[in-house]
Amino acid sequence: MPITSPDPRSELSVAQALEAALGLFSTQGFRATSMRQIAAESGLSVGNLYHHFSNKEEIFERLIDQYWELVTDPRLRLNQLFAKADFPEDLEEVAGAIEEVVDAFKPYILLVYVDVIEFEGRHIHAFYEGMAGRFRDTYGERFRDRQAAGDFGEADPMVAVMVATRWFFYFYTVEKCFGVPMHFGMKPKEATQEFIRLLRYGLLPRPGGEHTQDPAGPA
Amino acid sequence: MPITSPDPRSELSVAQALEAALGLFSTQGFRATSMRQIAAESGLSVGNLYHHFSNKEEIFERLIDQYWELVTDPRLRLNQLFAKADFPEDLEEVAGAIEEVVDAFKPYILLVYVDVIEFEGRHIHAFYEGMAGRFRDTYGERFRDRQAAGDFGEADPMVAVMVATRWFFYFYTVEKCFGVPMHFGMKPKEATQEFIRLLRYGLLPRPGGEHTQDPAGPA
DNA sequence: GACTCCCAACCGAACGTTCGGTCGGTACTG
DNA sequence: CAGTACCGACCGAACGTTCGGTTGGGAGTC
Repeated sequence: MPITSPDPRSELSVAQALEAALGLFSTQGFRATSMRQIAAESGLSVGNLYHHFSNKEEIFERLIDQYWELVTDPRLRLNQLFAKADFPEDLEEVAGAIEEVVDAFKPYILLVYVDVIEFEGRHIHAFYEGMAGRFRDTYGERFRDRQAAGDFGEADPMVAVMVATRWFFYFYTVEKCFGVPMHFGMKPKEATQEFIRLLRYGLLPRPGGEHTQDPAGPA
Repeated sequence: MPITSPDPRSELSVAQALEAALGLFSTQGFRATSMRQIAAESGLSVGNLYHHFSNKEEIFERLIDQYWELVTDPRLRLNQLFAKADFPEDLEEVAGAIEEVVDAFKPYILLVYVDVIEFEGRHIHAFYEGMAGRFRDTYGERFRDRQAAGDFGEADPMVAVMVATRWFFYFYTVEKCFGVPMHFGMKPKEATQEFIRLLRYGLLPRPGGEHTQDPAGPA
Protein backbone atom coordinates (compact mmCIF):
# COMPACT_ATOMS: atom_id res chain seq x y z
CA MET A 1 0.00 0.00 0.00
CA PRO A 2 1.79 3.20 -1.11
CA ILE A 3 1.80 6.15 1.32
CA THR A 4 1.04 8.60 -1.46
CA SER A 5 -1.28 7.67 -4.32
CA PRO A 6 0.82 6.86 -7.36
CA ASP A 7 1.13 9.20 -10.30
CA PRO A 8 -1.58 8.14 -12.77
CA ARG A 9 0.84 8.90 -15.60
CA SER A 10 3.19 6.26 -14.30
CA GLU A 11 0.50 3.60 -14.15
CA LEU A 12 -0.59 4.39 -17.69
CA SER A 13 2.95 4.23 -19.04
CA VAL A 14 3.63 0.92 -17.36
CA ALA A 15 0.40 -0.49 -18.74
CA GLN A 16 1.22 0.72 -22.25
CA ALA A 17 4.72 -0.75 -22.06
CA LEU A 18 3.43 -4.09 -20.85
CA GLU A 19 0.79 -4.25 -23.55
CA ALA A 20 3.32 -3.51 -26.27
CA ALA A 21 5.85 -5.93 -24.83
CA LEU A 22 3.21 -8.67 -24.63
CA GLY A 23 2.41 -8.34 -28.30
CA LEU A 24 6.06 -8.35 -29.30
CA PHE A 25 7.35 -11.08 -26.98
CA SER A 26 4.51 -13.41 -27.93
CA THR A 27 5.09 -13.04 -31.67
CA GLN A 28 8.88 -12.73 -31.81
CA GLY A 29 10.24 -14.12 -28.58
CA PHE A 30 12.18 -12.39 -25.84
CA ARG A 31 15.63 -12.02 -27.34
CA ALA A 32 14.26 -11.06 -30.75
CA THR A 33 12.34 -8.14 -29.24
CA SER A 34 14.32 -4.98 -28.61
CA MET A 35 13.70 -2.30 -26.06
CA ARG A 36 13.49 0.15 -28.96
CA GLN A 37 10.63 -1.86 -30.47
CA ILE A 38 8.80 -1.87 -27.16
CA ALA A 39 9.39 1.86 -26.85
CA ALA A 40 8.16 2.60 -30.36
CA GLU A 41 5.11 0.34 -30.00
CA SER A 42 4.09 1.78 -26.64
CA GLY A 43 4.77 5.40 -27.52
CA LEU A 44 7.28 5.73 -24.70
CA SER A 45 10.94 6.55 -24.93
CA VAL A 46 13.70 4.08 -24.23
CA GLY A 47 14.78 6.14 -21.26
CA ASN A 48 11.29 6.10 -19.83
CA LEU A 49 11.13 2.32 -20.15
CA TYR A 50 14.22 2.06 -17.97
CA HIS A 51 12.64 4.50 -15.55
CA HIS A 52 9.78 2.07 -14.96
CA PHE A 53 11.59 -1.26 -15.34
CA SER A 54 15.08 -2.14 -14.24
CA ASN A 55 15.75 -4.22 -17.37
CA LYS A 56 14.13 -6.13 -20.19
CA GLU A 57 13.70 -9.35 -18.23
CA GLU A 58 11.69 -7.54 -15.56
CA ILE A 59 9.14 -6.60 -18.20
CA PHE A 60 8.84 -10.27 -19.13
CA GLU A 61 8.45 -11.29 -15.50
CA ARG A 62 5.74 -8.69 -14.95
CA LEU A 63 3.85 -10.16 -17.90
CA ILE A 64 4.09 -13.68 -16.48
CA ASP A 65 2.80 -12.39 -13.14
CA GLN A 66 -0.01 -10.59 -14.92
CA TYR A 67 -0.97 -13.83 -16.71
CA TRP A 68 -1.04 -15.72 -13.45
CA GLU A 69 -3.32 -13.11 -11.89
CA LEU A 70 -5.66 -13.10 -14.88
CA VAL A 71 -5.91 -16.86 -15.11
CA THR A 72 -6.53 -17.39 -11.39
CA ASP A 73 -9.14 -14.65 -11.16
CA PRO A 74 -12.15 -16.20 -9.38
CA ARG A 75 -14.47 -14.13 -11.56
CA LEU A 76 -13.36 -16.11 -14.62
CA ARG A 77 -16.13 -18.43 -15.81
CA LEU A 78 -13.71 -21.37 -15.89
CA ASN A 79 -12.75 -20.82 -12.25
CA GLN A 80 -16.39 -20.56 -11.22
CA LEU A 81 -16.97 -23.94 -12.88
CA PHE A 82 -13.98 -25.40 -11.03
CA ALA A 83 -15.39 -24.06 -7.77
CA LYS A 84 -18.69 -25.86 -8.40
CA ALA A 85 -16.78 -29.10 -9.10
CA ASP A 86 -19.58 -30.55 -11.21
CA PHE A 87 -17.23 -32.65 -13.33
CA PRO A 88 -17.96 -34.54 -15.51
CA GLU A 89 -21.53 -33.32 -15.94
CA ASP A 90 -20.28 -29.83 -16.82
CA LEU A 91 -17.77 -30.99 -19.46
CA GLU A 92 -19.49 -29.02 -22.23
CA GLU A 93 -19.39 -25.87 -20.13
CA VAL A 94 -15.76 -26.44 -19.12
CA ALA A 95 -14.74 -26.92 -22.74
CA GLY A 96 -16.47 -23.70 -23.70
CA ALA A 97 -14.91 -21.83 -20.80
CA ILE A 98 -11.44 -23.05 -21.76
CA GLU A 99 -12.00 -21.91 -25.32
CA GLU A 100 -12.89 -18.50 -23.90
CA VAL A 101 -9.72 -18.44 -21.81
CA VAL A 102 -7.49 -19.39 -24.73
CA ASP A 103 -9.17 -16.75 -26.89
CA ALA A 104 -8.85 -14.09 -24.24
CA PHE A 105 -5.26 -14.85 -23.24
CA LYS A 106 -3.70 -15.92 -26.55
CA PRO A 107 -0.54 -13.84 -26.28
CA TYR A 108 0.01 -14.77 -22.64
CA ILE A 109 -0.23 -18.45 -23.53
CA LEU A 110 2.51 -18.00 -26.09
CA LEU A 111 4.66 -16.42 -23.37
CA VAL A 112 4.68 -19.82 -21.67
CA TYR A 113 6.44 -21.28 -24.68
CA VAL A 114 8.81 -18.31 -24.86
CA ASP A 115 9.66 -19.07 -21.24
CA VAL A 116 10.25 -22.74 -21.96
CA ILE A 117 12.60 -21.97 -24.84
CA GLU A 118 14.46 -18.90 -23.70
CA PHE A 119 14.40 -19.29 -19.90
CA GLU A 120 14.29 -23.07 -19.54
CA GLY A 121 10.76 -22.72 -18.21
CA ARG A 122 12.08 -20.93 -15.13
CA HIS A 123 9.08 -18.64 -14.72
CA ILE A 124 6.34 -21.20 -15.31
CA HIS A 125 7.67 -24.16 -13.36
CA ALA A 126 5.60 -23.30 -10.32
CA PHE A 127 2.41 -23.44 -12.32
CA TYR A 128 2.95 -26.94 -13.69
CA GLU A 129 4.35 -28.30 -10.45
CA GLY A 130 1.41 -27.08 -8.41
CA MET A 131 -1.20 -28.22 -10.93
CA ALA A 132 -1.94 -31.68 -9.56
CA GLY A 133 -2.20 -30.33 -6.02
CA ARG A 134 -4.65 -27.63 -7.01
CA PHE A 135 -6.90 -30.15 -8.74
CA ARG A 136 -6.72 -32.37 -5.66
CA ASP A 137 -7.73 -29.47 -3.42
CA THR A 138 -10.64 -28.60 -5.68
CA TYR A 139 -12.03 -32.00 -6.57
CA GLY A 140 -10.57 -34.48 -4.08
CA GLU A 141 -13.31 -34.63 -1.48
CA ARG A 142 -16.16 -34.45 -3.98
CA PHE A 143 -14.70 -37.27 -6.05
CA ARG A 144 -14.21 -39.50 -3.01
CA ASP A 145 -17.86 -39.16 -2.10
CA ARG A 146 -19.10 -39.75 -5.60
CA GLN A 147 -16.77 -42.69 -6.16
CA ALA A 148 -18.17 -44.35 -3.03
CA ALA A 149 -21.65 -43.74 -4.43
CA GLY A 150 -20.70 -45.59 -7.62
CA ASP A 151 -20.89 -42.53 -9.87
CA PHE A 152 -17.70 -43.47 -11.70
CA GLY A 153 -16.37 -46.51 -13.52
CA GLU A 154 -12.87 -47.88 -13.57
CA ALA A 155 -11.08 -44.70 -14.60
CA ASP A 156 -9.68 -42.32 -11.98
CA PRO A 157 -11.84 -39.16 -12.02
CA MET A 158 -8.92 -37.07 -10.75
CA VAL A 159 -6.80 -38.07 -13.73
CA ALA A 160 -9.80 -37.58 -15.97
CA VAL A 161 -10.46 -34.00 -14.89
CA MET A 162 -6.80 -33.11 -15.34
CA VAL A 163 -6.62 -34.76 -18.75
CA ALA A 164 -9.82 -33.05 -19.86
CA THR A 165 -8.69 -29.63 -18.73
CA ARG A 166 -5.16 -29.87 -20.11
CA TRP A 167 -6.32 -31.47 -23.33
CA PHE A 168 -8.89 -28.79 -24.09
CA PHE A 169 -6.34 -26.16 -23.25
CA TYR A 170 -3.76 -27.72 -25.54
CA PHE A 171 -6.22 -28.37 -28.35
CA TYR A 172 -7.47 -24.78 -28.43
CA THR A 173 -3.92 -23.48 -28.11
CA VAL A 174 -2.91 -25.32 -31.28
CA GLU A 175 -6.10 -24.15 -32.99
CA LYS A 176 -5.87 -20.52 -32.03
CA CYS A 177 -2.26 -19.74 -31.11
CA PHE A 178 -0.22 -22.00 -33.36
CA GLY A 179 -2.26 -20.77 -36.29
CA VAL A 180 -3.46 -24.21 -37.40
CA PRO A 181 -7.28 -24.10 -37.32
CA MET A 182 -9.09 -27.35 -38.02
CA HIS A 183 -6.01 -29.42 -37.29
CA PHE A 184 -8.28 -32.34 -36.41
CA GLY A 185 -9.90 -32.06 -39.82
CA MET A 186 -13.19 -30.88 -38.34
CA LYS A 187 -14.70 -27.81 -36.73
CA PRO A 188 -13.48 -27.25 -33.14
CA LYS A 189 -17.03 -27.54 -31.83
CA GLU A 190 -17.50 -30.91 -33.46
CA ALA A 191 -14.14 -32.12 -32.24
CA THR A 192 -15.00 -30.96 -28.73
CA GLN A 193 -18.23 -32.98 -28.72
CA GLU A 194 -16.27 -36.05 -29.75
CA PHE A 195 -13.66 -35.44 -27.05
CA ILE A 196 -16.41 -35.26 -24.45
CA ARG A 197 -18.07 -38.43 -25.68
CA LEU A 198 -14.71 -40.18 -25.54
CA LEU A 199 -14.03 -38.95 -22.02
CA ARG A 200 -17.45 -40.01 -20.74
CA TYR A 201 -17.99 -43.33 -22.48
CA GLY A 202 -14.60 -44.45 -23.73
CA LEU A 203 -13.82 -46.06 -27.02
CA LEU A 204 -14.91 -49.64 -26.39
CA PRO A 205 -18.52 -50.71 -26.73
CA ARG A 206 -20.53 -50.66 -23.52
CA PRO A 207 -21.58 -54.15 -22.46
CA GLY A 208 -25.09 -53.01 -21.53
CA GLY A 209 -27.84 -52.14 -24.06
CA GLU A 210 -27.62 -51.72 -27.84
CA HIS A 211 -25.76 -48.97 -29.67
CA THR A 212 -27.41 -45.79 -28.48
CA GLN A 213 -25.98 -43.58 -31.16
CA ASP A 214 -26.31 -40.28 -29.32
CA PRO A 215 -27.49 -39.98 -25.73
CA ALA A 216 -28.28 -36.32 -26.34
CA GLY A 217 -30.96 -37.28 -28.84
CA PRO A 218 -34.66 -37.33 -28.00
CA ALA A 219 -35.59 -39.84 -25.33
CA MET B 1 21.52 -36.84 -55.77
CA PRO B 2 24.89 -35.15 -56.38
CA ILE B 3 26.70 -35.95 -59.62
CA THR B 4 30.09 -36.25 -57.91
CA SER B 5 30.44 -37.89 -54.52
CA PRO B 6 30.72 -35.06 -51.99
CA ASP B 7 33.85 -34.29 -50.03
CA PRO B 8 33.54 -36.26 -46.77
CA ARG B 9 34.96 -33.26 -44.91
CA SER B 10 32.04 -31.20 -46.09
CA GLU B 11 29.47 -33.72 -44.89
CA LEU B 12 31.14 -33.92 -41.51
CA SER B 13 31.26 -30.15 -41.10
CA VAL B 14 27.60 -29.80 -42.02
CA ALA B 15 26.65 -32.52 -39.56
CA GLN B 16 28.69 -30.89 -36.80
CA ALA B 17 27.17 -27.50 -37.50
CA LEU B 18 23.62 -28.91 -37.47
CA GLU B 19 24.21 -30.77 -34.24
CA ALA B 20 25.58 -27.68 -32.51
CA ALA B 21 22.80 -25.49 -33.88
CA LEU B 22 20.15 -27.96 -32.73
CA GLY B 23 21.41 -27.84 -29.17
CA LEU B 24 21.58 -24.06 -29.15
CA PHE B 25 18.33 -23.26 -30.97
CA SER B 26 16.39 -25.67 -28.79
CA THR B 27 17.65 -24.21 -25.52
CA GLN B 28 17.92 -20.52 -26.42
CA GLY B 29 15.73 -19.92 -29.42
CA PHE B 30 16.69 -18.80 -32.92
CA ARG B 31 17.41 -15.12 -32.50
CA ALA B 32 19.17 -15.65 -29.18
CA THR B 33 21.64 -18.01 -30.85
CA SER B 34 24.49 -16.38 -32.75
CA MET B 35 26.47 -17.75 -35.64
CA ARG B 36 29.56 -17.34 -33.48
CA GLN B 37 28.05 -19.64 -30.86
CA ILE B 38 27.27 -22.24 -33.47
CA ALA B 39 30.79 -21.90 -34.85
CA ALA B 40 32.42 -22.26 -31.44
CA GLU B 41 30.21 -25.18 -30.43
CA SER B 42 30.79 -27.07 -33.68
CA GLY B 43 34.49 -26.33 -33.95
CA LEU B 44 34.04 -24.58 -37.30
CA SER B 45 34.78 -20.99 -38.21
CA VAL B 46 32.15 -18.41 -38.98
CA GLY B 47 33.38 -18.23 -42.54
CA ASN B 48 33.07 -21.95 -42.93
CA LEU B 49 29.50 -21.89 -41.67
CA TYR B 50 28.65 -19.44 -44.42
CA HIS B 51 30.45 -21.68 -46.86
CA HIS B 52 27.99 -24.49 -46.10
CA PHE B 53 24.82 -22.51 -45.36
CA SER B 54 23.64 -19.35 -47.04
CA ASN B 55 22.39 -17.83 -43.81
CA LYS B 56 21.26 -18.62 -40.27
CA GLU B 57 17.68 -19.37 -41.19
CA GLU B 58 18.79 -22.07 -43.62
CA ILE B 59 20.42 -23.92 -40.74
CA PHE B 60 17.12 -23.80 -38.89
CA GLU B 61 15.21 -25.04 -41.93
CA ARG B 62 17.63 -27.91 -42.41
CA LEU B 63 17.00 -28.95 -38.82
CA ILE B 64 13.24 -28.89 -39.33
CA ASP B 65 13.65 -31.03 -42.45
CA GLN B 66 15.89 -33.40 -40.51
CA TYR B 67 13.23 -33.71 -37.80
CA TRP B 68 10.57 -34.48 -40.38
CA GLU B 69 12.74 -37.21 -41.88
CA LEU B 70 13.54 -38.74 -38.51
CA VAL B 71 9.97 -38.75 -37.31
CA THR B 72 8.52 -40.22 -40.49
CA ASP B 73 11.15 -42.95 -40.75
CA PRO B 74 9.25 -46.23 -41.28
CA ARG B 75 11.83 -48.05 -39.16
CA LEU B 76 10.68 -46.11 -36.11
CA ARG B 77 8.76 -48.39 -33.73
CA LEU B 78 5.91 -45.87 -33.52
CA ASN B 79 5.50 -45.87 -37.29
CA GLN B 80 5.53 -49.64 -37.41
CA LEU B 81 2.70 -49.64 -34.88
CA PHE B 82 0.77 -47.14 -36.99
CA ALA B 83 1.29 -49.36 -40.01
CA LYS B 84 -0.26 -52.29 -38.17
CA ALA B 85 -3.25 -50.13 -37.20
CA ASP B 86 -4.08 -52.24 -34.15
CA PHE B 87 -5.61 -49.36 -32.24
CA PRO B 88 -6.90 -49.44 -29.54
CA GLU B 89 -5.54 -52.85 -28.55
CA ASP B 90 -1.95 -51.59 -28.88
CA LEU B 91 -2.45 -48.46 -26.76
CA GLU B 92 0.17 -49.53 -24.24
CA GLU B 93 2.69 -50.11 -27.00
CA VAL B 94 1.83 -46.82 -28.72
CA ALA B 95 2.25 -44.91 -25.47
CA GLY B 96 5.65 -46.52 -24.93
CA ALA B 97 6.72 -45.80 -28.50
CA ILE B 98 5.71 -42.15 -28.16
CA GLU B 99 7.72 -41.88 -24.96
CA GLU B 100 10.67 -43.25 -26.92
CA VAL B 101 10.17 -40.69 -29.70
CA VAL B 102 9.95 -37.78 -27.28
CA ASP B 103 13.07 -39.00 -25.49
CA ALA B 104 14.98 -39.47 -28.71
CA PHE B 105 13.93 -36.19 -30.36
CA LYS B 106 13.71 -33.83 -27.39
CA PRO B 107 15.63 -30.94 -28.96
CA TYR B 108 13.78 -31.26 -32.26
CA ILE B 109 10.46 -31.10 -30.46
CA LEU B 110 11.49 -27.84 -28.87
CA LEU B 111 12.30 -26.52 -32.34
CA VAL B 112 8.59 -26.75 -33.08
CA TYR B 113 7.89 -24.23 -30.35
CA VAL B 114 10.77 -22.04 -31.53
CA ASP B 115 9.11 -22.07 -34.94
CA VAL B 116 5.72 -21.16 -33.50
CA ILE B 117 7.15 -18.21 -31.59
CA GLU B 118 9.81 -16.84 -33.89
CA PHE B 119 8.48 -17.82 -37.34
CA GLU B 120 4.73 -17.84 -36.70
CA GLY B 121 4.80 -21.60 -37.13
CA ARG B 122 5.71 -21.17 -40.80
CA HIS B 123 7.88 -24.28 -41.00
CA ILE B 124 5.60 -26.67 -39.10
CA HIS B 125 2.22 -25.70 -40.55
CA ALA B 126 2.33 -28.50 -43.09
CA PHE B 127 2.75 -31.09 -40.37
CA TYR B 128 -0.30 -30.04 -38.37
CA GLU B 129 -2.46 -29.41 -41.41
CA GLY B 130 -1.75 -32.82 -42.89
CA MET B 131 -2.17 -34.68 -39.60
CA ALA B 132 -5.85 -35.55 -39.82
CA GLY B 133 -5.43 -36.73 -43.41
CA ARG B 134 -2.52 -39.00 -42.54
CA PHE B 135 -4.51 -40.62 -39.73
CA ARG B 136 -7.43 -41.10 -42.11
CA ASP B 137 -5.17 -42.76 -44.68
CA THR B 138 -3.71 -45.06 -42.05
CA TYR B 139 -6.76 -46.02 -40.02
CA GLY B 140 -9.81 -45.10 -42.10
CA GLU B 141 -10.56 -48.39 -43.82
CA ARG B 142 -9.73 -50.54 -40.81
CA PHE B 143 -11.95 -48.49 -38.53
CA ARG B 144 -14.88 -48.65 -40.96
CA ASP B 145 -14.71 -52.43 -40.98
CA ARG B 146 -14.39 -52.75 -37.25
CA GLN B 147 -17.12 -50.20 -36.58
CA ALA B 148 -19.49 -52.26 -38.76
CA ALA B 149 -18.48 -55.30 -36.72
CA GLY B 150 -19.51 -53.50 -33.53
CA ASP B 151 -16.00 -53.27 -32.10
CA PHE B 152 -16.49 -49.69 -30.97
CA GLY B 153 -18.99 -47.83 -28.86
CA GLU B 154 -20.36 -44.35 -29.33
CA ALA B 155 -17.05 -42.52 -29.61
CA ASP B 156 -15.43 -41.94 -32.99
CA PRO B 157 -12.33 -44.14 -33.20
CA MET B 158 -10.65 -41.74 -35.63
CA VAL B 159 -10.92 -38.91 -33.13
CA ALA B 160 -9.84 -41.28 -30.41
CA VAL B 161 -6.64 -42.37 -32.13
CA MET B 162 -5.72 -38.75 -32.84
CA VAL B 163 -6.47 -37.66 -29.28
CA ALA B 164 -4.47 -40.56 -27.87
CA THR B 165 -1.46 -39.91 -30.07
CA ARG B 166 -1.39 -36.16 -29.60
CA TRP B 167 -2.12 -36.41 -25.89
CA PHE B 168 0.70 -38.84 -25.20
CA PHE B 169 3.01 -36.70 -27.27
CA TYR B 170 2.03 -33.56 -25.40
CA PHE B 171 2.14 -35.22 -21.99
CA TYR B 172 5.66 -36.58 -22.49
CA THR B 173 6.78 -33.28 -23.99
CA VAL B 174 5.78 -31.44 -20.83
CA GLU B 175 7.39 -34.17 -18.71
CA LYS B 176 10.67 -34.36 -20.58
CA CYS B 177 11.14 -31.13 -22.54
CA PHE B 178 9.47 -28.50 -20.39
CA GLY B 179 11.43 -29.79 -17.42
CA VAL B 180 8.41 -30.51 -15.23
CA PRO B 181 8.55 -34.23 -14.39
CA MET B 182 5.60 -35.68 -12.47
CA HIS B 183 3.35 -32.76 -13.42
CA PHE B 184 0.34 -35.03 -12.95
CA GLY B 185 1.49 -35.76 -9.42
CA MET B 186 2.32 -39.36 -10.28
CA LYS B 187 4.91 -41.37 -12.17
CA PRO B 188 4.52 -41.12 -15.95
CA LYS B 189 3.97 -44.87 -16.24
CA GLU B 190 1.12 -44.74 -13.74
CA ALA B 191 -0.40 -41.73 -15.45
CA THR B 192 -0.15 -43.50 -18.79
CA GLN B 193 -2.04 -46.51 -17.49
CA GLU B 194 -4.78 -44.22 -16.26
CA PHE B 195 -4.93 -42.41 -19.60
CA ILE B 196 -5.35 -45.72 -21.38
CA ARG B 197 -8.08 -46.86 -19.04
CA LEU B 198 -9.86 -43.56 -19.57
CA LEU B 199 -9.58 -43.83 -23.34
CA ARG B 200 -10.86 -47.40 -23.40
CA TYR B 201 -13.64 -47.33 -20.84
CA GLY B 202 -14.46 -43.68 -20.24
CA LEU B 203 -15.21 -42.03 -16.97
CA LEU B 204 -18.82 -43.06 -16.39
CA PRO B 205 -19.72 -46.44 -14.92
CA ARG B 206 -20.43 -49.15 -17.45
CA PRO B 207 -24.07 -50.27 -17.27
CA GLY B 208 -23.13 -53.96 -17.51
CA GLY B 209 -21.70 -56.01 -14.61
CA GLU B 210 -20.36 -54.85 -11.26
CA HIS B 211 -17.22 -52.80 -10.72
CA THR B 212 -14.45 -54.87 -12.20
CA GLN B 213 -11.63 -52.95 -10.63
CA ASP B 214 -8.93 -53.92 -13.09
CA PRO B 215 -9.54 -55.94 -16.23
CA ALA B 216 -5.83 -56.75 -16.39
CA GLY B 217 -6.12 -58.73 -13.16
CA PRO B 218 -6.46 -62.51 -13.06
CA ALA B 219 -9.60 -63.84 -14.67
C1' DG C 1 -2.09 34.06 -5.35
C1' DA C 2 2.80 34.37 -6.46
C1' DC C 3 6.99 32.36 -5.71
C1' DT C 4 10.46 28.82 -5.06
C1' DC C 5 11.78 24.23 -4.71
C1' DC C 6 11.66 19.41 -5.64
C1' DC C 7 11.32 15.15 -7.73
C1' DA C 8 9.07 11.68 -10.49
C1' DA C 9 8.29 11.37 -15.29
C1' DC C 10 10.34 11.66 -19.38
C1' DC C 11 13.63 12.16 -23.32
C1' DG C 12 17.18 10.63 -26.76
C1' DA C 13 22.13 10.73 -27.78
C1' DA C 14 25.88 7.97 -26.71
C1' DC C 15 28.55 3.80 -24.89
C1' DG C 16 30.63 -0.59 -25.32
C1' DT C 17 29.38 -4.88 -27.15
C1' DT C 18 27.64 -8.15 -30.22
C1' DC C 19 25.08 -9.17 -34.16
C1' DG C 20 24.53 -11.38 -39.22
C1' DG C 21 27.11 -11.43 -42.93
C1' DT C 22 31.33 -10.52 -46.19
C1' DC C 23 35.71 -11.13 -48.21
C1' DG C 24 40.48 -11.66 -49.31
C1' DG C 25 43.31 -14.98 -48.39
C1' DT C 26 45.52 -19.79 -47.32
C1' DA C 27 45.59 -25.04 -47.31
C1' DC C 28 44.71 -29.08 -49.24
C1' DT C 29 43.14 -32.33 -52.88
C1' DG C 30 42.77 -34.21 -57.45
C1' DC D 1 46.58 -25.29 -61.46
C1' DA D 2 41.58 -25.58 -60.73
C1' DG D 3 38.44 -25.95 -57.20
C1' DT D 4 36.69 -26.88 -52.75
C1' DA D 5 37.29 -26.33 -47.77
C1' DC D 6 38.37 -23.32 -44.56
C1' DC D 7 39.89 -19.20 -41.81
C1' DG D 8 39.24 -14.87 -39.07
C1' DA D 9 39.65 -9.87 -39.56
C1' DC D 10 36.40 -6.84 -40.84
C1' DC D 11 31.86 -4.13 -41.87
C1' DG D 12 27.76 -1.49 -40.72
C1' DA D 13 23.82 -2.04 -38.01
C1' DA D 14 21.54 -2.96 -33.94
C1' DC D 15 21.68 -4.43 -29.27
C1' DG D 16 20.77 -3.47 -23.84
C1' DT D 17 21.75 -0.11 -20.92
C1' DT D 18 23.35 4.46 -19.14
C1' DC D 19 23.22 9.17 -18.28
C1' DG D 20 22.92 14.14 -18.45
C1' DG D 21 19.35 17.02 -19.04
C1' DT D 22 14.31 18.84 -19.51
C1' DT D 23 9.69 19.29 -17.88
C1' DG D 24 5.59 19.99 -15.23
C1' DG D 25 2.65 19.71 -11.43
C1' DG D 26 2.29 19.54 -6.27
C1' DA D 27 4.12 21.03 -1.46
C1' DG D 28 5.89 24.76 1.29
C1' DT D 29 6.49 29.60 2.25
C1' DC D 30 5.31 34.38 2.44
